[in-house]
Amino acid sequence: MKRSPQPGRPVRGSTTGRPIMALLDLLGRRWCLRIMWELHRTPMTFRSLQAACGDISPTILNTRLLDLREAGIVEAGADGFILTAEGQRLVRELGGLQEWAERWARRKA
Amino acid sequence: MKRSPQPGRPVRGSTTGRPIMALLDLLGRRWCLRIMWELHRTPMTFRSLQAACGDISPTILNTRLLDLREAGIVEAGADGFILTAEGQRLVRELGGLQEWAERWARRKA
DNA sequence: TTGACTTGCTACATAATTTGTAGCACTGCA
DNA sequence: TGCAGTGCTACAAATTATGTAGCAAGTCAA
Repeated sequence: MKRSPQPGRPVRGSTTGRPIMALLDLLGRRWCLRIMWELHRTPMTFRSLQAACGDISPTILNTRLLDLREAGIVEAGADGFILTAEGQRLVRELGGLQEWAERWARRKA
Repeated sequence: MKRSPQPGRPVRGSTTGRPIMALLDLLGRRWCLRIMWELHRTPMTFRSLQAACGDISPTILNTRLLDLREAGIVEAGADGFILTAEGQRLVRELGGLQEWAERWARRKA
């Protein structure tokens, strides 16, 4: 089983170990952003998260949750999976995406 | 050849056509974030971009560039590929990732 | 204590995506 | 004419994701 990207280690497309490269590698994995996005309001169980992502396969949901947990972005709480404090900070950084996407839609319309 | 995600169309994991879902799908494709990141300073030719991404294969670089161009994030200029005005705005939204990644590295250290 | 639930998660075959290598067609320049 | 650089394509191999079935553990009621 291949390890998830970590700062200080070489990642796909970069041998320098620069933290931003590890993060871009992690976030660029399929479902990673979406899972974080779905968790940014409320804790969700494995199965509700699966449903929220349009019945994503449990295999990939599990591997992405492992990636996100190893990165300290998600953790398992009493009521299901939640964002850690750092995870919440990260999602907050992504907050502007919503607005950008709305403008994108208007541009295409 | 499959089309790249667009607001207003169903995308992977969401049939609603909500713009943010299309964006999360797009950004979650491999190399997408990295390519935008490499372009945020200066225009780059196909080959220099390829080198900057650690000799990414031209096949995937081309398909990602097509995705990004169709989304109006990247365009081909005289000196190579550049971010559009909207593309620059999007990368600016991602600016905080750098700082987050640095903190991640410190946490792991 | 049995049975009906829900939980997180795994097995495994199939499909889709990504990778790596070679090289083509075009442009400008000498 | 020849060379060097450009964007890009073909195609087989490797990696990753998908879909379906179902397991083991926990909870709660009867």
